[in-house]
Amino acid sequence: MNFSVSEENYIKSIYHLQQETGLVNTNSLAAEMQTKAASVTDMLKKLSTKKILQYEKYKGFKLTENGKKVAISVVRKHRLWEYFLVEKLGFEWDKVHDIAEELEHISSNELIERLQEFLGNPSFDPHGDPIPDSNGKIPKLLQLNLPALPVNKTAVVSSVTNQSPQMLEMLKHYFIAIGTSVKVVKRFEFDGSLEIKVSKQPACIISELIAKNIFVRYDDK
Amino acid sequence: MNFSVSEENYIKSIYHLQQETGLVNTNSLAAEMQTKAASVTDMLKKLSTKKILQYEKYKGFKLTENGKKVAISVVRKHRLWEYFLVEKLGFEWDKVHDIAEELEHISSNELIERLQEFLGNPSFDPHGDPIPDSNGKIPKLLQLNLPALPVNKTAVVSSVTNQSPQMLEMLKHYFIAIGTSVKVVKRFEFDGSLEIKVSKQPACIISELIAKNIFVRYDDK
DNA sequence: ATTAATTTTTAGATTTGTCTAAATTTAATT
DNA sequence: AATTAAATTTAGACAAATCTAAAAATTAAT
Repeated sequence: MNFSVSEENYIKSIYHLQQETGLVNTNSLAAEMQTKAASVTDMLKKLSTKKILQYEKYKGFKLTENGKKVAISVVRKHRLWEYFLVEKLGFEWDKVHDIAEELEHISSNELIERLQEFLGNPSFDPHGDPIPDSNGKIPKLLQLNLPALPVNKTAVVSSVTNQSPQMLEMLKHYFIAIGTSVKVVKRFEFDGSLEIKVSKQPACIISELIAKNIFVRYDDK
Repeated sequence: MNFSVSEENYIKSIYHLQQETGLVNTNSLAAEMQTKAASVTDMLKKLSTKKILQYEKYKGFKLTENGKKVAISVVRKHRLWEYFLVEKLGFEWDKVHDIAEELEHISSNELIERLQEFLGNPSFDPHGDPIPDSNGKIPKLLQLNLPALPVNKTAVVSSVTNQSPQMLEMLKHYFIAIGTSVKVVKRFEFDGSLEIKVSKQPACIISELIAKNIFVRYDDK
């Protein structure tokens, strides 16, 4: 079955929301999609007759198994395109979202299979999010909070919780960005601060507060 | 100014038609776009108020200078994506058109500039058609119609005018593709057919109709 | 130069996705 | 339990892009 750009966007947003809340309600979907509750209700009816949604009036809704498949395929396309934009075209990882929002609706399956192959079958996108495979299987994200990383094990920064300008300014100062390699050299009991080594930089010390906001991907082996 | 997918498709089709005929008329555009004349008229009015078209009721129409710029930018995107699909993703050159029809409407300018750079600033797409640069300048195509190629001079197939499935089927049968080397062995006065030699194939005879649809790049020296 | 044929445009309807404003249902509070 | 508040749905309207059928303009042909 084929879906319009608008339908795909609704399906994707419902998927993200239900990851956190189980059942999704009209207003939160309207907020997520920057539209009005009435528009959401209209679309819910449509997706419901298309067997994408389990939907009971006034009671909330969630995707059917089939709806989930559609959502995952859109997420897969989004993340593969983000990977392409960063790794092949040299975009900054924080500039690619809007372009990927458009590219994710290109319909050809063969295109996306070949793109995946061309990119070397990556498992994670530049934001550290897992890329579903062509069967919809989603790689397990082995994310650790930086303070939990064993000493002297190299890991890759995968996400940053607090993205305030103040935080980003500090990260820039330490040369920490998504995708950079880090290892913990020493943990100070006194205040929980960490001496870390960022690739191509001299060792430095960061506060526990900063460390707690940094998540890393760590390939245990 | 921003244009919808539908508007961009009309603009592009008008551009291609006016290359051949100067002024374009409603029915031929309707045929080209596989739609109805009434729908064309509706869109003509819209493009006219947007200053894309010089349009006089019942008298035909053509793009304004501004309209041409929009058309060329869409053509540029289409051809760069085709190049990407063939050279980077390994698609056959005769399978990429429909996918490029979708990709050409992705709006980001930075995307297309980076894509061009990534592809090595190509001048011709896999069908041998010229790729406009970011200023809209179109590389001169030094091509000859196959019947005009001097006998026994080797040339490279650069484009094929008629790209119907029937035509492509025949070309495949003769092992003729964009980029293959050919030379004319003999020209038959009787019906204009040509005996040709395709690289790594035994000589064969093709009809004038086929030959007229094949263009070659011929390095005279 | 009329008439016939063709081309083009208009008028009105349809589909998709959206909206506002009002009505309805559910939840919260006194 | 009754009332108020919040969330959700309905009713009706609108814009974009398309269509069919009919009218108007142009071109061709007798």
